[in-house]
Amino acid sequence: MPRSEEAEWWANAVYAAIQEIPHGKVTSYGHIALLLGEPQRPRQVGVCLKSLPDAESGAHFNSSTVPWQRVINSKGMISHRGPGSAERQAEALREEGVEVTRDSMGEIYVDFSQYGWFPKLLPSEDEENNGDLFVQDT
DNA sequence: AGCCTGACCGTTT
DNA sequence: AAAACGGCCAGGC
Repeated sequence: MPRSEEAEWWANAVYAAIQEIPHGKVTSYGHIALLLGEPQRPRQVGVCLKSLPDAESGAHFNSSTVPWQRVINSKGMISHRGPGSAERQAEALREEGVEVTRDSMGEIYVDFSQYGWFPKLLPSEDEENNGDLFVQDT
């Protein structure tokens, strides 16, 4: 029993939410937290992904049943955790038709206005965001 | 037991 | 524009 019951519930909720991201789209850690009604916990979304079981583990939620590659940070960037990790994620996204780009610093980005999936975001009046918003759920 | 880190993020200097 | 700051909490040591 490695985990508390509460943590177990949260992890399963996170994995199930990530499965809702459509093929060929991406969203942010923060938005997954928001969808689960816990807007203060984007960090724990990352924690769950870190411990996502391998495909061979036989667990119900694993790296082949949960599209982990579709979750990136709120700046549209693939977060780097270990050597080569961001590159592997970029490759997985390319395989499903998502275009990724590199900036001058070598960071890998996805264009949210093209590939973003943010069903709960409402239209903003903010001048900065004026125009580039993401439509509500299907 | 405590201390530190971190697949994060909005707000406030 | 950029950095600091809280909030969050599982896991490693």
